[in-house]
Formats: sequence, structure tokens, C-alpha cells
Amino acid sequence: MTVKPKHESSSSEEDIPLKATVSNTKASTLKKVKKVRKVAPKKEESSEEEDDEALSKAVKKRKKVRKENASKTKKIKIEDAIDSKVEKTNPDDKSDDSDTFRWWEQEENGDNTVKWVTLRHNGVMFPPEYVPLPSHVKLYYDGKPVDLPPQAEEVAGFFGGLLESDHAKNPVFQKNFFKDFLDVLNENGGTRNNIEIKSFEKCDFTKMFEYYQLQREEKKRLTPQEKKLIKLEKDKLEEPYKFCYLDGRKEQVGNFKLEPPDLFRGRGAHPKTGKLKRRVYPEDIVLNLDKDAPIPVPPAGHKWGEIRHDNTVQWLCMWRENISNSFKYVRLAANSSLKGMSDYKKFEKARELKKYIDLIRAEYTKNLKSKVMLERQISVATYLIDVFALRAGGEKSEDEADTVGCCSLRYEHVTLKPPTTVVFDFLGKDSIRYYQEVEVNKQVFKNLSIFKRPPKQPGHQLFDRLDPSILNKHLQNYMPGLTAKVFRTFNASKTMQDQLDLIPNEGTIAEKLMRYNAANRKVAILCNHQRTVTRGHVTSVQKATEKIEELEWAKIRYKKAILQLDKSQLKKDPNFFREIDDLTNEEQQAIHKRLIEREREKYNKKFIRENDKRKFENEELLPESDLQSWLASVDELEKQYAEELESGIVTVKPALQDVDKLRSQIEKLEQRIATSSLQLKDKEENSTVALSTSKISYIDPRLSVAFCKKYNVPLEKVFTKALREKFQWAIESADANWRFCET
DNA sequence: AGCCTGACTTAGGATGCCAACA
DNA sequence: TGTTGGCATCCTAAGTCAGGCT
Repeated sequence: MTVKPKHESSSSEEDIPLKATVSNTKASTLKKVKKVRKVAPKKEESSEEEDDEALSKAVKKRKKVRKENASKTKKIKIEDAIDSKVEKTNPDDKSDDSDTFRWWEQEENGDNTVKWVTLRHNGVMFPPEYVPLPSHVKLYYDGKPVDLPPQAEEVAGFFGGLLESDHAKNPVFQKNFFKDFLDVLNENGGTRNNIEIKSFEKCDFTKMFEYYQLQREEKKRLTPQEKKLIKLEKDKLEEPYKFCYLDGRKEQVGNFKLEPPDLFRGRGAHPKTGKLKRRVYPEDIVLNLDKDAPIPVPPAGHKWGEIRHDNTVQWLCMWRENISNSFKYVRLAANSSLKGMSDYKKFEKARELKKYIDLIRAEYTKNLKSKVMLERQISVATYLIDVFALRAGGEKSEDEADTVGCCSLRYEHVTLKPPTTVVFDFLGKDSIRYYQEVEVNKQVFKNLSIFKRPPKQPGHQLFDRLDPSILNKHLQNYMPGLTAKVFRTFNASKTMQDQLDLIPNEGTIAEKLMRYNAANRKVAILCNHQRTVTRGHVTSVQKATEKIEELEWAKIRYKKAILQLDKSQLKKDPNFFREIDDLTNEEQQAIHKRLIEREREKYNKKFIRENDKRKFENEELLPESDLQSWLASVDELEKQYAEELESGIVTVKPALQDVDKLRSQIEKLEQRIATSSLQLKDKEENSTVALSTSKISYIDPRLSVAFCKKYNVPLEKVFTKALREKFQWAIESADANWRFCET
């Protein structure tokens, strides 16, 4: 799992003398960490109340809406209706290439507010209804099988499915799950065989877990044809929801599937993790379509919550979720024109920053010494956002994970080491740790120490005068539309461009690609884009390390062999033999053991496989003696190695009893060691860095397009199919000389 | 003027698939 | 010829930020 250090704040508080007067920070004005939310007092407490309130509100609204819309709903077969309405420009052409709306070739249209004129779609795809488990699969309580009502069984099953995951071991997750589970159980009349469930500890979900495992395996075992058939079926069901018509053009919908009910999997130390995310019904859903659009037919026996005709937004459907009472949307896919246009605008905005960045940097550097505390804070914050690509850092409520960004940094997140070293250590978005020990501008250092002066202490806001909206308002003074996040985009793309500029236009495609990825990695590190190490990472690193050790061992062994043939070599080239005693006896022994072990395994496997094959083909089986003789040869080798270790004299194949031959073997081994080491290093460095996020969101795609054109690298080597679709606008508009900004 | 909601982008983990490899 | 590891895709959580409301 990701590192989540709640490290002690080392209080290395140097009192830095300061010339400029700073407005006094009274303890009373300090924002406390855990600010009591500034919401209406009732909202505070119990989640049941909250849910009830939200529910009844929603119900009222729904009723109102239903009344309003009752007359509107026409029962038309929606698909036909949509298709008949659409005048296709090229009716027979199925290739989506010519279907695509090349908005980037159009005159730029300044109006942002109206997103479409017509919008038609089939609503959202509902998840299947719950299918109760077979009667032999049950939750056990205190050793006894429990008869649960299906609604409660479903919730128990959610937990059962996660049994071996970290979530299920998290006490907060358990507690939240158990409470919601009991609620559902009680709402549905309790257990049906009079077992009273009281304690989580007495619940045994293993039967459920095993059942899901079994199902999964069965699914895997299906023949390719069966799998294909199932997929075909699935595609057919999804088809109507995959596309919508936006201004008459067929466009892909992104998340056309409703989120199924589940246990909420909050990230980091989320207080609500494990709570039941309840099933969403048509009555919960608001549809957004144009006024004349046919209304999709809701599932039988149901009605839509509301029909809206708001062409200033880009969503198709929306509903409120019950975990934090916020909205979820069905929206267009990444390859759609609307998404493409906003993406384009995002990067153009970032490029525009280039025109102002020098001035902004000069000003914040100057204002680091401002007499006004707020200005100092703005300057330091802007500096941190600009130099270290921090996020804005809005305030969070108590029922979310405790994570911070720039403006919400607290005393304990920043450690100062004079003269100018700063250690950042905090949990950012998604509870990803940001840990950096960096050198900062002298005045920034001074200011940070002022921001940390008593009476401030751990828990207090570093920037007590600042929040993202103040900061953003300040930034707008420089450039319209400038906000904190623009700096991240700007610096990421700028970094990428600078890094790509350093790559020589030579070598193989593989080499160029490696360098492209190295540039990408620089950006990812700047943005602190991390990933958890994959399941097999530790073992695979170990394997690779052992492999290198073995190559080293083989190399040393050959060097010894050379000396056995010709002692005078040592004098001629002592450096070459320097490493000859590098491996201790224990290390050699360990290597021997691995090599021997592997040999044995190899023969054992070979024997089994060979006989399996023969059995299948009705041939005579190999006698056990064959295996024994193979293994005997391994025993022989083992003995040989042991003797070598004892005597220090190595035995090499007769063919290699020659100094020159040995030398050329050694050279080959050295090559292999070099490549393997490089690969290992790459693997290690990449194990915690996620390259994809910056590629998808921060690096102007035109940089990659220009790189590919200029360096003759096929585009599909750097952009997956999905990315090529998403960035079609960039692919078609950037040439080999395109620049993000002048350097 | 601050607060909160709504709508949008950005994010890492889970899952599924395919190709490289033994 | 099955395994495995790496990558693409799917999924949805978690941010940012504007604007409307009190």
C-alpha cells in the first residue's frame, strides 16, 4: 500500500531574525486544523439523520418533478427516434474518421456557456438486480448459518467479496460496514432464522468469499468461444447507451453505466470508508436533454427523477450519492468534441501563462518582503505552487481524509533546516505522500519560519490568511483565468518540452522511446504522481538482483580460470582481477544453492511434462531411472561446486581452457551485467512513479506529436489507442516544429 | 463577504487482456 | 503451451474552482 506516514513533526524551530515588520498573529485568529465545519449545526452529527434529510428532500423534489413531467413523457422507441431525427451527412460511411467533428479546424468560438443546441441520448445503463446466493452459501454467525433477507445478504456479500483485501482488515471499514449492514438487516425484518447478529467478530464471511472465488475461476475456465459469446451479448446490451447525439453528431458517452451499489472504498484514512453506497434508482436520476428530445423510457415500473434541458452544462445524467451527498454525472467520453475543446483550452491557457510568468515571478520574489502579512503569504504560496507544483489545497471537512495542498499546509508538514533547506512531508490528494527535502529561496525560508512562529504549533495553518479563492483572485490580476492549477499544467508541459529538447535525434526507436519516457518521468516526479508497487515487484526485483549476482559469480569464476592457466596475467593486468575475491564463501554458497536448486527443478519439471505428453499420446513413459540419472548429474555439479569452494580451484569446460576464449566470455558477461543492471535500475525507479497521469492530463499532447514527427517515432509507441482518440485534435494540428512555448 | 453547491478535471487502484518468455 | 508480468482500460474517488445565495 501507499506510504502514509503520520510522522512526528520534528520541531526544528530556528528563530530567524527578521527586519520587516509582520503583522502579529494572534492565537485567536489562527485557524485550527480541525476546524469545526461552518455548516448548520444540525448537519453535523449522525449520518442517519443526514441520509433521512437528504432522502426526504430528494423525494419531495422528485414528486414535484414527476408532476411537472408527467404529461411530457412520450413512449417512443428511443433509439429509432434518435436515429430518425439525425440527418447524417454521409449516410453510408461507417468509418468514424469522416464522422468526427473537426472542431479544431473551425473558427474559434468565444462563447463558453452554451455547450450544445441539441442533445439526445438513451439515459444510463442500470446494473443488474441483485441475485440471491444459492442456499448453501451463507454468512455464519457464531458458527451457525444465517438466513438473511436478500437486501442484507447483498451487503454482507459486498464485504465477503473483499475479505482478503486490505479494506476488510481496516477497523474503520469494518465498523462502517457493520453498522450499515445491521441497518439494512433491521429495515428488512432481521434474520429469518432468529439469529441475532450483534458482533462483527462473530461473523464469518468465508463461505461467501469462497463462492465468489469459485465463480471467478469458473468464468476464467470458459472456452474462448463461450467468452466471445458472452461479450457479444454484453455489447448488445450496452450499445444503446454508448453513444449520444450532440448537435446531431454521434459522440461517445463516457461512464454510461450507473455505479452499482457497493461498500464505499475511500482512500487513505477516510472516516466513511466501508459505508454502504446504496443502489441508485431511476427516481434518483436527473436527465439532461434538449427540449424536443424524446425522453428515454425508464425501466419498467419506474420514473425518472427529473428531466432537465440545460444546455450550459455537458452532463447527460446526474444523481446524488449517499456517501458525501454530492453529485455524480454521466458525461461524454474523453474523445468527444466537448472534452477535446476544454482540453485544448486548458493547454492554451497554460501556454498563455508564459507571457506573464516572468512578471509574476518577479513580483512574488519582491513581495516576499512585503510588510503586509497577506502579501507575504500569497508570495510564498505562489512560489511553492510555481516551483514545486503543489496543488491549491482547499479546506476539507472532518468527514473526509485529512489531506492537504499548498494553502492548507499545516505547521507539522514543513520542517526547516537552516540555512535554506525545507522538508515537506504531508499527504496530498488521494492520501499520496509528498516528501521532498529541498533548497528554497532565502526569503522564502525566512517567511516560512515566520509562519511557524509561536504561538503557532502543530495543527495550525501555515497560511492562516490564505485560501485558494484569495490566491486565485490575486492571480487573476495578472492574467484572466489564471488559477493555481494552471501553474501545474504550465510547468509540467514546459518541463516536458525542455526535456525533449535535450534528446539527440539519433539511435534506434527504442532508444528514443526510452528517452521520451525518461522525460515523461521527470514530469511525473515533478507532479508527484505515484503508484503503489505492484504485487510482484519485490520478488521480481529480488530475482533480477540474484540474476546479476550470478552473472558476477560466473565472471569471477572465469577470471579465476584464467589465472589458473596463466599466473602471469595477474601482474600484467592487476586491475582486471581486482574483484576476484569480492564474493564471500557464504555468498558463493548461496549462489551455488540457487543454481543447483534451479537445475533440479528444471529436470523434475521436464520429466513430468514429458510424461504428461507421452501419456496423452499413448506413448511409452520415461522410466523413473531417467529422472534419477538426470538428477545424478546435478548432484555431480553440486559436488563440483562444493569442491571449488573448498580448494579455490575452478573447473571449466575443456573448450574454455584458453585465456582468449575466457576473456571473450567475460566480456559477454559484462555486457549482460550492464544491461541487466540498467534494467533493474529502471525498474526500481519506475516502480513508484506513475507516468500515465501526466501524459493524460498535464503534458500538452502536441509536444508528443511534434516529438514523434521530428524523431520519426511511430505515434502509437507513445499514445495508446484511447489516447490517440482523445488527442486527435493535437495529432492533426501539430507539426514537427510545434512548440509549447518559446524557451 | 463568506459559504456552499454544482460541475468540471485529475487521480490511483482493480481488472482484464495480451504478448513475451521459459 | 502455460505462466506471468506489463500495459490498457475501467472505475470511481478526490481534487479545483466559479458562481449563486444568504
